[in-house]
Amino acid sequence: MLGPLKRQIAASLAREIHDRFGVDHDPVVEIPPRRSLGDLALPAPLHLARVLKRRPREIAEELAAAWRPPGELVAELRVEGAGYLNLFLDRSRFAAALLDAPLLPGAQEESAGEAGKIVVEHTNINPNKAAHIGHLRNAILGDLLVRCLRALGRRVEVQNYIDDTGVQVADVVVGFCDLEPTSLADVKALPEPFDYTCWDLYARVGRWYEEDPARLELRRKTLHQLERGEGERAEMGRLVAQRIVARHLRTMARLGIGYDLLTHESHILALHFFAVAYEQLVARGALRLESEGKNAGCWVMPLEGTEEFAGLEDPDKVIVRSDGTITYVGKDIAYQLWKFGLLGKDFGYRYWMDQGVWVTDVEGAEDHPSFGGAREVVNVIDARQSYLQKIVRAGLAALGHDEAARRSVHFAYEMVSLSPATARQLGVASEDGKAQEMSGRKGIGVKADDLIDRLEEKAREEIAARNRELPRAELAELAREIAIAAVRFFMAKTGTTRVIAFDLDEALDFEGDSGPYLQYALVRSRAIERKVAAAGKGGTLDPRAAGALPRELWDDDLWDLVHAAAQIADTVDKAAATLELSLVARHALELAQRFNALYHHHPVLHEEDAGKRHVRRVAFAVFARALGALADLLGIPAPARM
RNA sequence: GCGCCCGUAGCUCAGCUGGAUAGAGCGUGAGCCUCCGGAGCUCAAGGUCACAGGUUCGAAUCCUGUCGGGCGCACCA
Repeated sequence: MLGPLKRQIAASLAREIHDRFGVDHDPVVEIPPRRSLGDLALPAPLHLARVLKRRPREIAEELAAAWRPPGELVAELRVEGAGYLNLFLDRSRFAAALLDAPLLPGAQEESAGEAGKIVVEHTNINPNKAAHIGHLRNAILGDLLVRCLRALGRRVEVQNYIDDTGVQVADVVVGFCDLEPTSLADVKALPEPFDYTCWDLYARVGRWYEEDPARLELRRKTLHQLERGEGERAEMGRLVAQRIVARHLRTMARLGIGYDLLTHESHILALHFFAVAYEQLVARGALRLESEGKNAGCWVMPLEGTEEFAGLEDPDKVIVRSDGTITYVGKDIAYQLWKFGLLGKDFGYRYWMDQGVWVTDVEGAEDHPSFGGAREVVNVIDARQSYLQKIVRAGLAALGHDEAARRSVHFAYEMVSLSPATARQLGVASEDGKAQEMSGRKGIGVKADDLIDRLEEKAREEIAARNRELPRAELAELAREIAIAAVRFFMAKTGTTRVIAFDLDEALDFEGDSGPYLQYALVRSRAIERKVAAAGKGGTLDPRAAGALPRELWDDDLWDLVHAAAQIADTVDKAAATLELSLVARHALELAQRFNALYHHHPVLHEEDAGKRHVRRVAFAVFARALGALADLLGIPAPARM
């Protein structure tokens, strides 16, 4: 809502500046720090001062005298501070427009397809153990991005990559085949939670290797069978991966996170995706067979000489190992090519009925949606893999796909470690007050389902403490909604470049900047409107009537709330463009804080003056729309009561 | 050695492409429920924005360097 207005104003001022001073200047439109200074600020005179060699204030005065801002929403223009041109909006008209105007472009965007499809890959948990809170950060950020892009009108396909032929699965297979021999049928019959069972087994296998490194031979043997897809170990691998993936999907579904397609590494191998990429890479001279040195017998991608890879100790990256197997990067280059529709090969697809999701297969169904063929690809992967993602891009570029390389985005975020206190609670010795890194291999970490369970339990306690008596099913549902809000907001509120030292007590806190705080503000505002309606003082808010309300009725704090609500499209746009998704969470928090700070002073039900009541209802309605929209993006449910 | 990220209140973090008086939450101290829901609100205390230079009318923000801390630079992913 504010966005188009800002653009319109900037364009108009640019024309005025051009006509008056003969200078091309693209004016910035800012939000002043205090509303008393104005609703929009144009620092153009400050920027022009240098070029024109005049005082900013003087330029501002001249422009203010001559320029007339466009549209009906600007009520006043003033010169402020060092030379700002500040605009004041018509509060009633502006607020009235926000009662029914689309807050985000998504719904109205008819031409969504024209910008092309974006493939977003996230979650990507190795299917050999339970998901932990590190994986949660990935999935929550990925899902938030997907929701933002869709709200902005983009067409998005969500993929979750399943590495079902990697070392991690191999280790659990070794656990079931060698360390603690268990038949296929018995593994199939193991009770849930199967992912918890494997979590422990995986850690035991790690220790078992350490006792006798010769046992690593079993891993190699298993890995080979997994890659070939034949033999008892491959069968075991398929079973483990399938059962674990089912658990991961369930965990994510608890949080409202879903996928369009599960891509399996085993199918990339079985369909020889890499062979196609390999031929192209060799033909282009991007791969070289080493005959001597430490990489003898390997096909490597030379990275020397490129600016991006300057200063590397080893300027070559192994793509095909000397035993003929393919490294992760090699497979990923082929996969990335497929995502862009540049491989010239496709998967088979099968609908996994039990989970309600499409999965790749070797042959698959006749009828299936079209997957891949994206214009842009976003891979949500933690920052530690930046180097590998750079190599994938370099691979695309080496094949001449510069455009695709440019449109390959690595959405990097920092990892989640454990706070000293939480590490201690898990029985892990933290080193002199420093955060403790999680380790699937060592079985150190907070499992995602454990966290959600704890949050639901805490929510039930909080509800009980408020003496709310609810039927059992409603209680469970409400606790679930509160838990989702807590965990999703917790992961979304921190900037992506920051390592999260996960602290359980902090995550379990429902006060302050938390998901439940947002929910509560939303619930309260809706309760007010409900009670007003029940008292017969409600009725549909008419934008025309609201637009004609006298200016004096708008107290500054009410107006601030509306002003902040009007910025959500700009915030979401910026969040998606910069991949700093915490902006969405922060904005939701800001709105909730503003509302909480003022609603005491602005009663609706008990207000005698009809005009005041009307203005407050308008402001609160705009607020509820905006916070509701942000909560949707954040995946935070809005309970009717709590 | 090279690369990326971080350093802002006791703690956890915001601070948008340089701009107006550096802000929240937690914690601490003091208050606020005859009044639409207290998962809330108000007030107070708390800051050499790691350090040093530089650019600029103006720097927490941009540049260079230094010092701390984290993470990468595998025939693991």
